[in-house]
Amino acid sequence: MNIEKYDHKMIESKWQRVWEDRGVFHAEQHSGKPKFFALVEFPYPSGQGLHVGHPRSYTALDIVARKRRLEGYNVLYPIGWDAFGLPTENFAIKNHVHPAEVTKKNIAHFKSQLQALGLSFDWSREINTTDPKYYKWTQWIFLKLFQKGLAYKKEMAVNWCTSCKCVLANEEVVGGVCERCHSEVVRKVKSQWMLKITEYAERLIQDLDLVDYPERVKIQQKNWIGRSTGAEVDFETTLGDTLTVYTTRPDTLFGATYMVISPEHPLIEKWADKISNIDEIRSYQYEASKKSDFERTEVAKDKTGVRLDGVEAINPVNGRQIPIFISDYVLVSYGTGAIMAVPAHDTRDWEFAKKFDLPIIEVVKGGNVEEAAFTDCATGIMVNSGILDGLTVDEAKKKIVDYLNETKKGHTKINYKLRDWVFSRQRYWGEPIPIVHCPDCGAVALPESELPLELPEVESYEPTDNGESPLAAIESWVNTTCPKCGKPAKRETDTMPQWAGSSWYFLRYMDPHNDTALASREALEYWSPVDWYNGGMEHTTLHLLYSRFWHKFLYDIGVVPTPEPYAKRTSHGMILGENGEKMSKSRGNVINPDDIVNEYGADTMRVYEMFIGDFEKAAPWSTSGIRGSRRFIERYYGLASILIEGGLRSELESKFHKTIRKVSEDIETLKFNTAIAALMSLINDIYATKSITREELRIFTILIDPFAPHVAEEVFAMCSLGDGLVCDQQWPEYDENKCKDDTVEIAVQVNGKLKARIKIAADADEAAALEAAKAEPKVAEFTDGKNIVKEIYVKGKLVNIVAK
RNA sequence: GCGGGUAUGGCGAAAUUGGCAGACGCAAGGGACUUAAAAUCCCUCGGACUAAUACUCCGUACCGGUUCGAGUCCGGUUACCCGCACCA
Repeated sequence: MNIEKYDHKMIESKWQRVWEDRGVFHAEQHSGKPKFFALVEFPYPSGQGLHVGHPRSYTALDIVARKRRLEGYNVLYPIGWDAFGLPTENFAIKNHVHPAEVTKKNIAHFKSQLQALGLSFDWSREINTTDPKYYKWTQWIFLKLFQKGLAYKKEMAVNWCTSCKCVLANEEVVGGVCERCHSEVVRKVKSQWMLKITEYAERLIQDLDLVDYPERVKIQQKNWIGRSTGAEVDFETTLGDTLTVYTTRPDTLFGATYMVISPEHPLIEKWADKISNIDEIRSYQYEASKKSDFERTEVAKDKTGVRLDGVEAINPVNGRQIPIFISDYVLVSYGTGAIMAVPAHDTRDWEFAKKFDLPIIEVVKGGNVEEAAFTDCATGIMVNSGILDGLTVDEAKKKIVDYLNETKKGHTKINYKLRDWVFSRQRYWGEPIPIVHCPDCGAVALPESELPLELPEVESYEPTDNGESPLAAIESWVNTTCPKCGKPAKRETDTMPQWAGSSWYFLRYMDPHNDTALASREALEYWSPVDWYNGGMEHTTLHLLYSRFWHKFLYDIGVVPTPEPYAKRTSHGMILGENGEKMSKSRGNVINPDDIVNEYGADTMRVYEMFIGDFEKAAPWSTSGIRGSRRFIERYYGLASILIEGGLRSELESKFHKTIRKVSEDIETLKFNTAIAALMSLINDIYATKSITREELRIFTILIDPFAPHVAEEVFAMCSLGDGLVCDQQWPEYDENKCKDDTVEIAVQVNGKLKARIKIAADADEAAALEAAKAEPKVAEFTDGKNIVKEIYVKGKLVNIVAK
């Protein structure tokens, strides 16, 4: 059959239009079919447009979604826009346009880029976090959190980005600098909205058992939550107040030779007039407060501190009086902000003790505590420890905790490194926090009927140096009345962080136009949970953790039907620049997906990104490599010109069945690269026969459809391979029995070294195989005159003859 | 420092989980077609020794071990990547 030259532009725009007109990718709201909810992280519509990294994730789940449809599932594969955020706001400030305008423009650009890739998104369910109809429900969830006491306002030291002029969550501070702009982060005391994610710490760990996530993601979340088991111990002081410390090594209590409290510890104020060197203490506190967290940790090598003169602590197990220091190596925000120092068995305490010449008492035998702290818990035996002497560390821990409990001097305690989530931002382009501050009633929730609380129009979006949101300048908006008592009151002027809208967005896809609930109960029951969620590793301790927290909360108040939002999570690797470095404007190695789609077509782009290497690992872009994918597409398209009538030919039968099996399995395990390799290998074999039958082309077309859907539709229509579209067909099945060949080539080894290859019947028994092997002259040459010690036959693989 | 990961041709990578190392693709070289080029098609393509696609030997970061047999398992070493980092 004569065919036109492959013209990707014509073919791709044609089929994109057909899909759109027929609405073939719209999920059915009610269906007798099994459901499948595939989810990719919705993009932030930045001014730069799509990055080549986006299609890697989107194409992967597009392949899964398309395969599921062919397998008869009712598939929901939605997309939307995580559109609140700083870059848009900064652009708006610089160019004097409204952030909503910028957002609209960016979304239009992103949308056209995504549509050009032929991704099978259900565009009828598109959502946008900056749409008041959407953020009404973000605010609604916040009110629920507030009503349950999980959102609270607190005066506290926060991470302050000096360039964004905004508070950051702990998760947004990376290596001491702002995750976004890499500027210095300092500590600032401010009143902030907080979310009690710590209340869910235990369940966020435990419920990882319920989900199918990569192990590295689970480990990273567990480490971030940082659960540790220890004890709180009360030390009386010579001034009468009790100083409580947290320790994971209560067994070393007899070895405590001094105490350290953080510079911010409240007892210092209480003791102020009894401490004789209070000026020295004050100046140390001042110095510490000036330092950012980063600086504090940078000087980790050199310990500093000041002893509190005029007060000592009393060790509850031996009555020994020991000095108390302040030092910034003890953090206010963890445990009780105070520690008992056991220099013999803790590296940090050891360094401090050496520097300040404090006694080091060995209580666990096994090391040389004059040389270094001995921290090994597994092998040591307790000494110098009264009732604990002779016990192992584990036994000692148990016994001392029992003792502390009995004597009411302490108790078991579990601590987490996880901190509550700093939830307010002093910026314009975010969801307004729906709270009113009343002089009489305090913080009062806006009634639900007043949601959404929309962002007011404002003249200037500039962040202010005094740390207030630009919203604070709009008096007409700020001044309101208290919903409770009706007296004059002021609105909260901080907005929510970008993570708010993305913490529940997948729920909205289930029922995106509902204006009486975030989604109907029916939709939530039908679609929950997300069956497969793919996204980046960088969100493991941010979005992924936050959204699990919100989901658990919504589960607790009866809104959602499952305790976990995502049944399965996978992660794609980054696409690097051609030079192997991360793509960035400053490195000049950015590839624009538009250029690739223009020059080679979406199908080539899709196949290339899936063929580039292990999906879960980083891979460098290769401009010449993409030509191989284009050739493959053209070779597939060219099959139409050698089409003959007929069914599956016997010489290709097992190859076809094996390929169906390989492609089917590889898509499920994210091995898109080997699935494509299998299709390439099959096409090579087909070309070797110089023809392809109608049935063979039909099967091949359905197999290639998830990867290269436009050209598949074109060939399907051009060659009249069936009714309707490719996406109306059924995924082909394979027969395990037909995957086998009658004869196989196996290796013949002598003493483990390859000497020959022989063709034998696939089901040949050992005797037959050995006979055939020994008939090989090469084999005879190496075994003649030797004793055959052992003979090994692995069916379908090899024969190994061991001769001495 | 702690936690996780990776290491295979000139390059991206495969290898049914202990069984023929390098599938598939890129790049390169040679040939066909062409006035020529591009495209396409065919052949070669880990290294050493070779006239040779005869032989033979070496080869999956490095050292050692288990095994008839190791890229794969075990012990140790090195390098690189990612995450966390004074969390008591």
